[in-house]
Amino acid sequence: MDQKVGLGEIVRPLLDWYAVRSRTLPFRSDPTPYHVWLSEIMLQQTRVEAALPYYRRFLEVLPTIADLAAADEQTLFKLWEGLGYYSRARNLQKCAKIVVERFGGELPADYDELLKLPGIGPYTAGAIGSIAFSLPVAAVDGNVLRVLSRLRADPEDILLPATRRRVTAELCAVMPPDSGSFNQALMELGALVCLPNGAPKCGECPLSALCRAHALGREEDFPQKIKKAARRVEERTILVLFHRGRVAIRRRPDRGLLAGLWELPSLPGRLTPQQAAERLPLLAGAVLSSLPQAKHVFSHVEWHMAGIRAELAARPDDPTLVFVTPQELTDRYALPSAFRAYADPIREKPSD
DNA sequence: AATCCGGGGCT
DNA sequence: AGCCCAGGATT
Repeated sequence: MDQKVGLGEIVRPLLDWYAVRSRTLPFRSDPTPYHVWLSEIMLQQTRVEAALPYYRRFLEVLPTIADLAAADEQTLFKLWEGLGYYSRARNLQKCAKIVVERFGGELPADYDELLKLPGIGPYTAGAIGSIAFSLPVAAVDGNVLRVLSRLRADPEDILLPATRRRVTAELCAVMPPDSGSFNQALMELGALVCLPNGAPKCGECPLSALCRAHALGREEDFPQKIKKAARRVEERTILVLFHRGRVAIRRRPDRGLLAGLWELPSLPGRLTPQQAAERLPLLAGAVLSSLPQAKHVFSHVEWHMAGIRAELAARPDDPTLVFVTPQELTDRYALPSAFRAYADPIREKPSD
C-alpha cells in the first residue's frame, strides 16, 4: 500500500560498500561451514568483539565438527561459560552428533536440511546457506530488519513473524549471486552504520540517498519500539560454604533457567546468617558472616541476592553438594555469570 | 502467538 | 542505575 523503495536498488551500493568497509574477522577469512555455523550461533547473542575470544578458544579445543560431537559436556560448558543461553551450546553439540552420524561430518548444503537441525532456525540456516554454500537464500536478523525498516520508513513491528517472512521473500527476490556477501553487507551495515539506540551514522551510509527515514529526518523513529514485558524479581540468599578449603557447588535442574549448570547453593528470600541457620541444619556450628548484596538481571527475571559465607564444622551429609577446590572451580566447572559476585572472590584467592 | 532463555555495552 | 540489544525452542 505505501510506496516501497525497490530493494533491487540497494544491491550494488551494498556490495561495493561491503567490499571496502567490512571488518576482517576470522570466520570471514576462513568461512568453512563449521566456522560459519559456530560464529553465527555465538553472534546471535553477543557482539563480535565479545565473541571473538570465545570463538578462537572454542576452535583451538574443538577444531572439527567431529571433535565437537565427541566432547564431554564439562568441556563444552567451560568453553561457553559466560556467554549465556546455554541451551545453544547443548544444541550445538546435539547438532554435531547428527551431522557426524547422518551427514558424514559435513553440514548439508541445503536450506531445508539445515533448518531441521537443532539450534538452526530460519536466520542461521540462511546465514550458513549463503555464506558457506552460496545458496540464494536470505539471512534476516535484527540488523537487517532495522536497516530495511528505516530504509522504507516502515512502521510495521519488526518482531512479528509476518514481517520477517515478508522481508525474507523480498530479499530473496533481489538476491545477487554472491548471496553471502550481500547478506553480510546488510548485517554489517546494521552493526557499523545503521546503529540501534539512535544516532545512526547516515553520513557513512551507502544507502542514505535511498533511505526514506533519513529523508524524513526520522531515523530514530524506526524500527518501532516494542513494548517490553515486566520483569519479575526473585530474592535469593547465596551460600558460600567452605569446608577444609573446598567450596560447595551443586547442579541446577535440567529444565528452566540455567538448566543443568553448576551453581552456588542458595535459599529463597534474602536472609540474615541467623535466619539461614534456622532454615538449614547443615549450618549448625558453622562460623557465619554476611557477604555484600548483589544483583543480576536476566531477560525475564531479576535476582536480588544476599550472600552468606560459612565455615562448616563438618562435611554435610547432602549428596547434591559437591565440594571442590578454588582451583577446580576456576579450571573445570562452568558457573553462570549470575554468581560472579560471589564466585570471583573464591576463584581469585584460595580459601583461608 | 506468547513465553522462556543470558549477558554486556552505552549513556 | 537504567536504557538498549535477539534468534530458537517450547508451550
